Amino acid sequence: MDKTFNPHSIEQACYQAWEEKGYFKASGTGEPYCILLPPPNVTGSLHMGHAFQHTIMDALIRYNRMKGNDTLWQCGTDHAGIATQMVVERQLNAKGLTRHDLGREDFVSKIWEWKAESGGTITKQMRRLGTSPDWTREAFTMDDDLSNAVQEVFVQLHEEGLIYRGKRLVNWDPVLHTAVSDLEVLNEEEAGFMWHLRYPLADGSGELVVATTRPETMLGDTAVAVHPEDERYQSLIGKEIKLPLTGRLIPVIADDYVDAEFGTGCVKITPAHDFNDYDMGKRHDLPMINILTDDAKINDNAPEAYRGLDRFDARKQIVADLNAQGVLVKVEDHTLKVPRGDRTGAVIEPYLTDQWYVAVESLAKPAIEAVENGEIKFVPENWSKTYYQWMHNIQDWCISRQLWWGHRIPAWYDDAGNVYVGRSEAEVREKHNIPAPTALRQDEDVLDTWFSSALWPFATMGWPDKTPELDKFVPSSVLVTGFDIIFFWVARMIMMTKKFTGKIPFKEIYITGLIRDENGDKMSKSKGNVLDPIDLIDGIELEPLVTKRTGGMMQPKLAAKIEKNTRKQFPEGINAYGTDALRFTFAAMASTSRDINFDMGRVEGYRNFCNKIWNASRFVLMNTEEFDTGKDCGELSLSLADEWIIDRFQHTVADVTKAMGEYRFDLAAQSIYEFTWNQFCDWYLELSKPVLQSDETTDAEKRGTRHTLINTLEQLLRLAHPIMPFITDTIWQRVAPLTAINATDTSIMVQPFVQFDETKTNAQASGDIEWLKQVIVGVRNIRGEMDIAPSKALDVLLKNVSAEDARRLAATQAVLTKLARLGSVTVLEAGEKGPASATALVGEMEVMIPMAGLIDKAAELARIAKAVDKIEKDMARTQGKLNNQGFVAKAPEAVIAKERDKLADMQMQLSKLEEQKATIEAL
RNA sequence: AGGACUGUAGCUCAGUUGGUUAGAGCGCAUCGUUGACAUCGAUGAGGUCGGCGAUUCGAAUUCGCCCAGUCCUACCA
Repeated sequence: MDKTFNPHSIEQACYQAWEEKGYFKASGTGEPYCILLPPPNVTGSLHMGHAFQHTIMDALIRYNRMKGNDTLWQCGTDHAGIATQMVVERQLNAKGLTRHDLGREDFVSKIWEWKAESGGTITKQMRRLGTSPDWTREAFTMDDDLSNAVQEVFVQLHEEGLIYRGKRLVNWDPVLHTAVSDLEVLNEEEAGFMWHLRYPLADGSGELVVATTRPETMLGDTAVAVHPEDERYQSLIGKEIKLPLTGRLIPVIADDYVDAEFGTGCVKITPAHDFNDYDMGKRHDLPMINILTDDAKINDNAPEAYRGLDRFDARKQIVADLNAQGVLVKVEDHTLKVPRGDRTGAVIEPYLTDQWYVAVESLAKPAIEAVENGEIKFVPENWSKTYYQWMHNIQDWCISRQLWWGHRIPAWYDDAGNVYVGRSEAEVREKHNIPAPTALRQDEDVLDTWFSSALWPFATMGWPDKTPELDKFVPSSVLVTGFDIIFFWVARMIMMTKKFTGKIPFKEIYITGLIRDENGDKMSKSKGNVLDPIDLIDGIELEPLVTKRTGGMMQPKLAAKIEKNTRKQFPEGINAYGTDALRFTFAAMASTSRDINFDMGRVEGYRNFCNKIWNASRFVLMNTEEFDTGKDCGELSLSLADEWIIDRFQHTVADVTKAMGEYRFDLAAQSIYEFTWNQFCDWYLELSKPVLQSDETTDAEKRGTRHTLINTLEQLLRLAHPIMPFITDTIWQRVAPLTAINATDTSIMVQPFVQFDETKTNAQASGDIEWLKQVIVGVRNIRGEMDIAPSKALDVLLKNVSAEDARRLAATQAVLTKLARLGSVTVLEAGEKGPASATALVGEMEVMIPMAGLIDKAAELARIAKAVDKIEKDMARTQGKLNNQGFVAKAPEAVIAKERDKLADMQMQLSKLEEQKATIEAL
């Protein structure tokens, strides 16, 4: 083995072997355990959030697989309608073409070509992370079987009247020329203006002033509204306004939606271009005048002067004209929420179009109940509130998109404008008796990508066919995802799966935190603070990192800033930490917190941890390979240390198992870390050395220790494997043959997980070794504080030695002498005082290091004074508690007894300290 | 406006149903290299647990208010 752990040299080979041997497939035996991978966008690449969630999913999958469950991780990608279309369209644009030059059919086949070439980025990256999904079942939402499911769901919902078509106001992205759902619109505050406009009454009897943030929409105004009880405007209700610029007559109406307190109390109403106005228009039966084209230019419903102008140019022109006519009263600065498309960043227009909708109310009801009655549990539980809040206010879902890439809506129109929905044109003709001469054309639109994602839990299992997988893996065990897609995806899956299978899609939903940068800022390309998980695995030099972060930046100023920050934060670039260290970091950070600030320091720490495991293993192998480890037979004599480490390991197994069951990967990681480093490496390996290296220990003792070394390590590797798959399997391949395991042609990943075994715990051995540790630490303490060289052998005296202390001393003296670097150990006779010494207390026993020639009087007095000070403070607190009548009267017996013991112990310590102080002062 | 979350050592975070002498890693200080590991070891310094109040014999932990920060949903033209 190399002297330091080199992740790069082991990872690839390891992964290839696993995949080739088919270890990722469900075994077919045991309890079903299934996780659905939230399908990443096919155009996407692995970001820190993915890496985090995939680590957690893989840890769960590996854990359950090892536990013997029939474990399936269903993976795949989604077709990401808008994103994918944009990627390929951009490639065409680079060649001076648009998708219209190709036509729909050719464009779609271009996308498939692109997918075949570049659609596998993220799955390749997942392999680098060591994830173990069943790649043979990898699904893609545009595959035939999934498309078939999509069509089936659409037709069935339509037959039940749950899908309908209607002309409604939708969120229109004028760059993409498509409707988008509410969830795809981001509302951000931006600086803008409020224009106050004077609208004259038609009869010339007066005027009123309206305020607007979008003056250009006045071309489509069809009313002005006031509050019905607003006294200022009572006389105006029912009168008509002569709308400036257009000259159209529009009514003044009363509606209590209007806030009389806000602005002037008069609101211009543009039903075709504002969601609130739209509702009001419906209430009052107002005409809806659309004034925009698909590109958000002014259309022919507007006066000629403005036709063809872009909406923002039109705004300037209209404001200028209104001003010239004296209509503009004033302009104020005003911050307002501007809706922008999450893909394009374009300002979204409320726009009147024909679209398809899912009526979600009846679907939502069982989906809400499934969470209310506990069938589906959120972890942490709080997220159910977020879920309810949205589900109780759920709006019909606009599912049509004016794109070419996606599942085409299975609806056909005849020339008379009738709509027929069916699985194919033939089916439609047959069902509705439409003869061949009658032309039918299919709807041009496709479905929202999330529509197909919503079917993921059952469509990937073969639905609508009745497959064994549908029985076995629906519901899946747990969904691991971020809170940002509870609405987009989680809620919709619950609705659809309930509807079409009658079952819930998953029993638990583990909501992970969001990975942020070390300052708590969201990682984003425009901030330039993104980290690529692969760069943390492989490392990256500074220059490529800068190029990567600033590449494609449109604003040079921003790029300069990002470059500066990057150079400052990573002057040496990023080290290669390896997959296991990265995964361990993610696990260790997976607490219940909703925000996770990613700290490079921790990755480095866990890389060191990997190295620690590596070197500990190296030590174990050096002492077991080519030695008798008692794997077949041979007498084993276990030392106290052997029994102790076995005991500690059992407790660690119990802790890790509990933590894994509660999705507390941070606690699981911490237990593994603590045991490995602070118990196994710091103590047990040291304790084993005297046994292995001494000529005085018997073969049975040596065999016992070797057996414990190799077997504890072997089990520790299994315990850690779900989190750190590569290093554990690599080491295990060498370790397992030295144990009783049949380790030919296998892998740790298909070995059983370790189980807590109470018969292997040993409280006495545990107590004995803790005693030993205290003695050693006591001596080291004195060494450290007295500045005695570690190499200097010390003669130690023990005072107040009880029978139990004597027993422990006898059992551990050899190791004690070695680990504390002692010259001699002398037990003082009862009543014997001993020379002036620096002293450490272990229970009531005093460990004394005589001062002669070694210890500085003043330093030792200072040390004692410090200890006295600390004990006195604690004593005062405990004394106070015990003096409190209420405490003694009401606290449970056990608690009081504990306080009393504590006090007695402290009193004992204090008197010993005082005694020592007196002795030393007397020198 | 409504809802959720966070505030513990210089930094990143644990702290289970109230009973600890409030912990870990990193960082810091001092010392240390003859083979498991300097990606290391030993020792140490460092916290009025955001603030105020309440409940309780007892609060980092429960409740109320306040301060600071984050996020989500809905929005006023």
